[in-house]
Amino acid sequence: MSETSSDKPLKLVFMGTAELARECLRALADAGRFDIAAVVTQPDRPSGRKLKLQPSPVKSLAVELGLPVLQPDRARDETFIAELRALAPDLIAVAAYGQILPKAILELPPHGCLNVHASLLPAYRGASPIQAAILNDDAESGVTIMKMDEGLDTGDIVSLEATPIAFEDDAQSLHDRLAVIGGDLLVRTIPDYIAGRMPPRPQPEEGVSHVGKIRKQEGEIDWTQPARSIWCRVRAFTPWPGAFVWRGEGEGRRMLKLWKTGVTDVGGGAAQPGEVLVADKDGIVIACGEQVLRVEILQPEGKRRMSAQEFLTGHELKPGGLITD
RNA sequence: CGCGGGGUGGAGCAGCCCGGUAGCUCGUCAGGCUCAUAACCUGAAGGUCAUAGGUUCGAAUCCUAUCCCCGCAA
Repeated sequence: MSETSSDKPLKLVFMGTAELARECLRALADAGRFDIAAVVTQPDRPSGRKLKLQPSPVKSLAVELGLPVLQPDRARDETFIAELRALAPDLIAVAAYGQILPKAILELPPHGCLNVHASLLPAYRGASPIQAAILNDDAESGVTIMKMDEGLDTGDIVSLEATPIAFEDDAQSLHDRLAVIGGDLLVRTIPDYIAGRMPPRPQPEEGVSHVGKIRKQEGEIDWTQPARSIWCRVRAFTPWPGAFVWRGEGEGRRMLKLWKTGVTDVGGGAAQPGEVLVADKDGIVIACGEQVLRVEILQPEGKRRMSAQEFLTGHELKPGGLITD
């Protein structure tokens, strides 16, 4: 129990857009001891099959909670900054907002801006830290809360919490876990930070790395890679944008997404990468650069996800051929 | 009007272009074989072919509208 500011609850503004940010906002709201003056999120964007305007996950929750929502096109606009200044927040909490914040905003609240980042900084600064951790076969990931500065995820670290990356983790499950950890850590960190019990400390010099936005094209599987790498790629790209392989050529080319795979060491022998080794009730096994990959759940373009067994009952796939044929 | 694929017995698919009594693989059930089996053999059940109209002697198949699922894109 902290009685540092017993009179008035801390007034803060929350800025965020993505799913992870939604959990952080929820945690702040559930905590009940913060005065959330406003929620700032990206403008509704056309998305979905009909390209209809869709509110961000954060906006949906904010509306649900009855919180005021601001959706400036650009955070650095003077009018927006003026609005923000008028709210006079003690602190701004930021999570997966999706825009660079200008110095004017960073310095606006007395206590500055805290950012929730889904990696153990200084590793994986940038846009896709969760996927990067899985893709690189890291043993653990985590959440870092930092005091934002003008760089990209270069701020001083206030707190951080790690979580092991499990065998069965994919980007979705790790994301969900980090979202909960992040929200919880944020709620616990803010009071201590305000009270000066958690002085921000500079990020270590070593271990710095950057990751950009993921491009769908990176989901294409290179069968000459070791099965373990492919397995990691599949997990890192699940559920978005999905790891896939093209089957067929030209007009008939169809995308086949792999959703769940496993690494096996049963003899691939002299098989060439991408060769189907097994295709029966035991599943689908494909040769890779090293070891072999067992495909458990996949999805043909235009179809829903299905098990390897289901796929095989209706699709031709015989051992000896290439998965890409 | 963003582009495209699809909705056929419990599952996955074929049939549709060139209308004419619904097929494949698997599953399920029963029986058989076997020391035994998720293996094998035999047999059976199970489908108003998404929905509503239209064309036709006749529609899963052609036309129109609607609903739902999915990939791209964002």
